[in-house]
Amino acid sequence: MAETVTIKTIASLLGVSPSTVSRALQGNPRIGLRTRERVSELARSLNYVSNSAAQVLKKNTTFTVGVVVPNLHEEYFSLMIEGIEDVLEQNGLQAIISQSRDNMNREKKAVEHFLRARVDGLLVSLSATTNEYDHFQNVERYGIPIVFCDRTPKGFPSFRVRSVVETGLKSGLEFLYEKGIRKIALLNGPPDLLSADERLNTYLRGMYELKLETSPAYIRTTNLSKEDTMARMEEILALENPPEAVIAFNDYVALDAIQVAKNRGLIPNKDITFLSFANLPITDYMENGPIASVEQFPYRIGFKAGQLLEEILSSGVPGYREELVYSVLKIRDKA
Amino acid sequence: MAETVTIKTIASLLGVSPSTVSRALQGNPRIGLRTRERVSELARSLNYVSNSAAQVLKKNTTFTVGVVVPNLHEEYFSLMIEGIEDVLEQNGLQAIISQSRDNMNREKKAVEHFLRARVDGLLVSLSATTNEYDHFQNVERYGIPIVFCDRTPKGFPSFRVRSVVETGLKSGLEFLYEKGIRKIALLNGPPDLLSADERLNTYLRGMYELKLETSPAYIRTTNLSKEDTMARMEEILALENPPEAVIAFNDYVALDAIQVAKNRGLIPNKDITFLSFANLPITDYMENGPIASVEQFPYRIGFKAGQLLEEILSSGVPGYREELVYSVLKIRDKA
DNA sequence: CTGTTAGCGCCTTCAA
DNA sequence: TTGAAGGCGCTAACAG
Repeated sequence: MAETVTIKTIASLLGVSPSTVSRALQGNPRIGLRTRERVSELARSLNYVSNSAAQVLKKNTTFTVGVVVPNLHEEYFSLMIEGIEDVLEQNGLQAIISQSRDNMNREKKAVEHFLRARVDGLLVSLSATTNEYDHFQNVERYGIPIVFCDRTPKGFPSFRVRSVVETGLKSGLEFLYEKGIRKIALLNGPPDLLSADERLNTYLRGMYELKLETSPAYIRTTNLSKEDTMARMEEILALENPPEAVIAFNDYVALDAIQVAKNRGLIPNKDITFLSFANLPITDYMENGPIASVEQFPYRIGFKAGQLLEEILSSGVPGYREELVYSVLKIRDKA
Repeated sequence: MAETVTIKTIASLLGVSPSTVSRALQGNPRIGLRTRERVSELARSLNYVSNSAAQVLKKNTTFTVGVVVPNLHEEYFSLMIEGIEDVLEQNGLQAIISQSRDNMNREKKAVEHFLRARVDGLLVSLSATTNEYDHFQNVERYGIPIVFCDRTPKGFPSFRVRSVVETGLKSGLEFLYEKGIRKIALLNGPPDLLSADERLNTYLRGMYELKLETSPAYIRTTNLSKEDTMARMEEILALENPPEAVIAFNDYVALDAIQVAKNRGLIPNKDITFLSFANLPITDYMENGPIASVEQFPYRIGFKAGQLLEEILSSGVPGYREELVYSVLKIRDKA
């Protein structure tokens, strides 16, 4: 490697002081135009790149935001990330991303890394196995604000941007009802997730309002792994009184559940109807995707979360705030 | 925010010197056991987290590796990232991820950010629009090694881990041939990508060896956007002498192309056969996915790239090295 | 318009 | 076994 070039290098080469170089590089008008030009010229020709560690140490800010998501392969989260990136970029902030792979320990490691790196803020979508929040408390103690996106913590006061499932899911239940469907099961996500709670509560309330019966046997939870989802779906289909429709926690769960139905010789959305959450682009490619999905607008969630963080960083927000993104039912045209 | 706690805070609280605290925190055995315990206890109770900027400045190493991929929504790249993370983790390195969204300028920004942050190394999968490499040269000048993964640069000497397309694609051509298919088109990716070159060359050579004719009209390139892919596919189908099979650049291109065929009333893999690259898990959910895919083992590519980087960092590798991951044809059982 | 100085938080020789 | 001192690269008063 070429020996590292610092402002000192440039300074001595030009016979000026390091501070002059520093100022020139920042375009400080107090420095003579001629000097500024000479400095930036030399800097470029030496391929000088400032060492952010030094700047961070000095200025106590990184213009960097850490993003922790459960995984990167779900389109839901990559859309969320794009929303985040787009706002942050507008505000001169860099997003750096880490995935917890739905594992609390990885999440902790990622968060700690970002804390050590003293990011200006954190955007977090919780892992499915997270049941402690100490690692986040710690971050806030250091004055680093956190905004939770979509996968928000239970009973831990915080900034958050959530999807409201009620709107879309109610429409979904009504939609099924109008199709003459009465027996509706819920293949839910892990109880640790707030979003699973919401689905469950809305489902129960909705069923009640439609005067439909349900039973514990109709309510199952998967840990979101393909195997577990398939096992739970097998159980549902094995019931002596199987449901006519299944509401799946999200599109991935739906796809796995649908596969189970198909393996059993059932025709999806005919013998058994599927409704799901997320409405991801990939489902467009599915021949037998869910008949309808509750669109949650992940891009918008990310965008709003980024905006909120930006506001916190620039103007400060007194107390915690929650923002909501309302879901909407999307019926596939093939229905 | 609570005022920042540093080793000084701890030191004065304990009536020892900062250097003692520093050493104690590192578990330096030269410090008395009792002191070490008191220090780490207080550190924990104060939620002390070291400021990596200071450490970086001092030690000139970050134990962090930057990863830049074209996008996060393709399963291909998220699998690659998992491979990368798994090796790095084993070696005490943190991966931080950035996506270029197939845009060279974003790629440059990400790379520059990582350079400023003085990551220990960089793992890069090029954006589809990258046609200059200055930003990478610059990184290397700073002694930061780069390993390119899969999407590797053309005519820019570098460390790289590549997928070898020949093996799988040849089998693919033979597979089609044995099915009696003679007219085979190639719906390729952007010419800037080395992998597009390889597909083209192998296709041409394979067709020649099988004594099959092809023509410029059978060879199209898409910029990988859905719109462009569909337009190119329309052109292919509009030919007076349309092909019996289409080899698509990757699974996503295949899915878009298949949609065009279906829109035209063609039955995929019957009226027109599709073969593709990647063999992504999501294609399992497709009713009408490609009949066969060239599996490229992205996880393995990421893993090997991580290993190579680790080797460069720890022992140093003289000159550049290229490692290959051989592709294999996977035929779907429904075929 | 530019230089001097001090210090951000941490580590590490050197000294005790 | 511990402390004092200097410095990593950069910035920002404070002087001129």
